[in-house]
Amino acid sequence: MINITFPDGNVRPFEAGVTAIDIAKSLSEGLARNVLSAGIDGEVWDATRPIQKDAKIQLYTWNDPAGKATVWHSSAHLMAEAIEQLYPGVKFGIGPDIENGFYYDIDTGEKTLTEADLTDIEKRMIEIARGKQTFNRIEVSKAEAEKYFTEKGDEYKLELISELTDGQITLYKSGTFTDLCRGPHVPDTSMIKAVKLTSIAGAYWRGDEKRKQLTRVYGITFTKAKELEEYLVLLEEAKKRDHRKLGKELELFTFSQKVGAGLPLWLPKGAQLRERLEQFLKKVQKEAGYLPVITPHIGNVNLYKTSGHFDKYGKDSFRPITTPIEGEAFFLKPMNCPHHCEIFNAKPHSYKDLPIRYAEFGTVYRYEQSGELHGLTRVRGFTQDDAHIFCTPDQIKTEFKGVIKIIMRIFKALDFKEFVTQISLRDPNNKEKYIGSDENWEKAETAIKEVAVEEGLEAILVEGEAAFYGPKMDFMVKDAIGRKWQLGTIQVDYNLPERFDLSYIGADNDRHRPVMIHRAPFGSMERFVAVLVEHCAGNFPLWLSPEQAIILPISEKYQNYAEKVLQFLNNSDIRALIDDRSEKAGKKIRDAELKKIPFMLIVGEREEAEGSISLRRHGQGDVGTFSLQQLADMIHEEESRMQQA
RNA sequence: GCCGAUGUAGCUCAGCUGGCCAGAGCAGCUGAUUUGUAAUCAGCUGGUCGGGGGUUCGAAUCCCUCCAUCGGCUCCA
Repeated sequence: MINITFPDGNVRPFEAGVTAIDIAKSLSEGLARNVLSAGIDGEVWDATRPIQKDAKIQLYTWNDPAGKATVWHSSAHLMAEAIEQLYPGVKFGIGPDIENGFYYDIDTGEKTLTEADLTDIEKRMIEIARGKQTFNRIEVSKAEAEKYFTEKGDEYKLELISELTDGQITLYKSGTFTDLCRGPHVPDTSMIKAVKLTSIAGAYWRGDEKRKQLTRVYGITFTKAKELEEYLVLLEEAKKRDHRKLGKELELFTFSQKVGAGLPLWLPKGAQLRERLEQFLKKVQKEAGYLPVITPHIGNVNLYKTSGHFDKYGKDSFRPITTPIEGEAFFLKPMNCPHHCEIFNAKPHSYKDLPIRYAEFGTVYRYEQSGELHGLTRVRGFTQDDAHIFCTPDQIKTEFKGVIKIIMRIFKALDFKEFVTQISLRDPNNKEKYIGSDENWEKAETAIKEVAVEEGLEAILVEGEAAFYGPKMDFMVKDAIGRKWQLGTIQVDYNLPERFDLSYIGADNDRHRPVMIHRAPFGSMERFVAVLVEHCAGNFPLWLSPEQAIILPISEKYQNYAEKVLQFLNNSDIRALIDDRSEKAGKKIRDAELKKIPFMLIVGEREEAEGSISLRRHGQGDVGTFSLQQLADMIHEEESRMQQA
């Protein structure tokens, strides 16, 4: 007999060789039907794998991430089996589960898979799944594994095997398909009820662009048909929120082939929105002691040689601009910090001056590979809400707190309710790849960790994720439909002060090296606006909305009154317009709803008589009649509520 | 940059097994209508069918090439 410990601490004896399914059955038949895999002493096992010794058990169902992963991993096998049956002779790379489903990298040889083939594969997968195939775990020696895949002629699997340790190799056989695999898998394929192959793409073998490109097929599966439907609804919702689509519909920005790929053109409404964001941050930064600076869009190549960026990125940048006579080379600036370092260097500094905070909405240009461009989130010219804080090592902590305060204020003003903080630290086993003294790193990392605790941030610590020049703190927001976006960042930099030989005179009358902190609460205006659009689905907070109110006269007869209302609103600093087309109210309302204008003010005979408006709020419908003053107060109250600290 | 797909009016799309003058809806313009909480009616305007080259008597349609966009890969100071 062996002792099995349950998550609640209960211990019960079972026969040696018992499986997780057996154990689940002893609890309830229903549970047993839903068990997908099991955690055995912290390792994920097949629910059908015999347990030979005392162990802690955890049963995974669809509600556990590990359970889903088991289903998706099994689905990758299922898909491979289907593909192998349909297109014999294909070879397989790797086929893991991912955050939302799974993929398999396949060398399809002569055959080119296209989207049209996906339906056939899906059908075959469902057929196989219904066959209730089991996944049989086979422990093999390295030689046996090599023999199998040599005979099969799958060089990819052989390459994977060559890196494995003999004695730890397992194969899984399900139906006609045998795969090199660590497992675990679901008890049988009938648990996979719904299949959707989502896309097909090229992917380099082992992520190496010098190696062969395989065909990657992405898919997702579910244990209930209804879950697939829900998933498809979510995909639809994401499509509706796509900032590229909404950006066009709401006339925020556009691109022109003539201007160039990845170079966004901000349309009047988008520019207004962006300006409002900038003004908001400028105001907040002014209060926080930032000093605005302005630097040019190009810089001499020597600037980037000093900063080190030339060596690292020079080859992958836009080609330099040269002067006609002297032949001097200038680069479009890919970042603002080198310029800011030179501003710091423009005069000597005392420790009493620090911290110094230079802020600039600086437009930078980076050559992104053509396949990388994506709406406003990945562009070749963008504006960072950049600032560089020059301070002493002892001031890092306070400065971080100051920046966090700004970031929190922004999140609040834009209704980002959920976010996580990530602190990226250096790899403790590889300290030599980082610049800066051990003592300084220790100091900065400790300071950042303490700040997170003191500010009550839920921070994830990730070792080895720091840049070579310093540790950093990043903020990841969750948008309205649960997607994660990386936004604000705060980074400590020991490198640039060194390279630019920055210094200040300390109380001891000696020269000291300041620390530099890069920070951008929005990141870039382009990316931030994109995320904001997707988060609020184009329904911007009132204070940002390019058009806050639209006046809808019932007929031409009320045009004069509509203009009086407009004047009142303009005088009250409210952005409004009149829809004076000779359309029916229903049509005007429909169009205003589609344009996502927050307040619709309907004016007709009654309103004119009593000097009021009939208010309809976007997405809510009729909310009643208000006086003009009441309306203005309502709008102002809502605007300022979100922007407050 | 790589793999695959796509590119027709301002927008969304049809036509694309080569052959009447390239179509529709919305938007725009003109006129009628004077309207009460998500689409009033009629008429009109608008397109080098992404650019270039080729095959053909004839190309939006077939081929080549370049560009852009989309889904991924690689990259991201």
